[in-house]
Amino acid sequence: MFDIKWIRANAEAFDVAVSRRKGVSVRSSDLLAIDDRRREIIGRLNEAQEQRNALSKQIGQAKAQKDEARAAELMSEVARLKDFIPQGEADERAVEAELHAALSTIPNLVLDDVPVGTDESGNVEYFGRNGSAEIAAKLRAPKPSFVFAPKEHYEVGVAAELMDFETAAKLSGSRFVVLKGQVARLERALGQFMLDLHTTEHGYLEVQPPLLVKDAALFGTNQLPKFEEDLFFTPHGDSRLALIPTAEVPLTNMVREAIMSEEELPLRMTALTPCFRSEAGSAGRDTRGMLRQHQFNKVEMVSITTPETSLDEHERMLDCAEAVLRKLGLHYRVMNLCTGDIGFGARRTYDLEVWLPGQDTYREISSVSVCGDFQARRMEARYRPAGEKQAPRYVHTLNGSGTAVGRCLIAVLENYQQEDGSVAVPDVLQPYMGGLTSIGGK
RNA sequence: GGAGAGAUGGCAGAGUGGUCGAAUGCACCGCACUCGAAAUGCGGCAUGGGGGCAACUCCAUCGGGGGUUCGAAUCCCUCUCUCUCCGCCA
Repeated sequence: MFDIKWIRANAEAFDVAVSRRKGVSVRSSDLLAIDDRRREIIGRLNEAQEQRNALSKQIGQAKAQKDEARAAELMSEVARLKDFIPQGEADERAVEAELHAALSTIPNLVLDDVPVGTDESGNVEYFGRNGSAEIAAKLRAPKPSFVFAPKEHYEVGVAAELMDFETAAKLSGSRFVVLKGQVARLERALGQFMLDLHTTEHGYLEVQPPLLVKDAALFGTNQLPKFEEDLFFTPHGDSRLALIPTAEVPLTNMVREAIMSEEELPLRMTALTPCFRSEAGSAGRDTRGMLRQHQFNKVEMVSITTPETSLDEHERMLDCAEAVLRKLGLHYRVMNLCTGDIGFGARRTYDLEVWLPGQDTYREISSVSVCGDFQARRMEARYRPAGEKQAPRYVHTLNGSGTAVGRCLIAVLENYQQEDGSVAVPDVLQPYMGGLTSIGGK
């Protein structure tokens, strides 16, 4: 969310930057007009309140001196403010709400190095700050080659047997899956492996957050007010709770309305949770297999940083996500999302796209975003700079998947599939699989 | 689910209709004293917003919202959360 004072001071820059975003038509002049009205209302209200306060104080003094006549006189004087002040307060509330609503629906400004584009075809491959295609090729697993035609994940022998969409449909409808046996265990192994990696090697604090959250939390991480239709809600008393669409929501909102000390930053948290998405806008897309589900597990990373360190943290978090795929020996690429594809709250987003030989394409498996102070403003999340007394400043927030477990399972099944329908277990997962080197097959 | 108690500044904790944005203590910062430190003394120390070049000034905020009143931390209503007891329960 934007600071109206910043927009006032940088009106032109705001208009230019916001116009880079697809489908955003808001202009600074519209917002500043609301703010002008707001200031005028506040000015008049403050004046009236000042008069009332001064007179009330005099009434108190008169009463203390038992001068009832004087007190009565003052009371009649203040009476003429009786109508104006409540009205002014109501006007102020209304115009504040109007401004807040207008600001709530404006997406974040993107950084200068975000490519301009209208859709995902405008995304640009990214090799790191000092990276190159050559260096990346050395670090990452190569595309696997097959002597047979690789199958899609749900066709791979062991998965065809243990990935049960029919039963899931019976229970819950489409876009659900029942995993069984060694495939279920492999999914569990992946989640454990990722969580262990981030907590032991990357310095993230393991968190088990609530999976049901309030509207206020959803507002903080931008799901509300614009993306309500993507969520599942459950009634709760007179209100409702949402099933989290990502652990970004509870993890980031842990610092909501908090003032941290600078020493606590960066705060790095990770969680393995189920995620629930209605997929309202994707009817007909990816209907086969478990690529796009209403429910899936994901390991999420969230960092809370100072403004000075958030861009470095973005690169660091990207590397933490990449480490998962490197250790699993999965081939992937990194894309810098263009202005037409980037999410609402992000200043820049790197997507990790893993290679799926069965689909013969790259598919998103992780998304790593730096949001600047955009979410912090919505959450009122601040920190007090170290040293001399200083006013609190908004923190910066980052989030990234590390990675989507369900999609990672797909990637392992497709990349490690054998001609006989079995699947080799990647080295790093074998300790989590009781030492098994392969599942399925004869 | 039933009954009761509570929510005040970074923390602890006063304050039940007026001069209270809020005593006091702790913590923190500056100064003095000291070779230095401790102790002691003096001073400072909330957040948001409006106006002003600035010094400064005004408004709001004592869990959230609404109300009574000339005036609310204080009275009323309501919501949220916390604690205690009873019941139920993975």
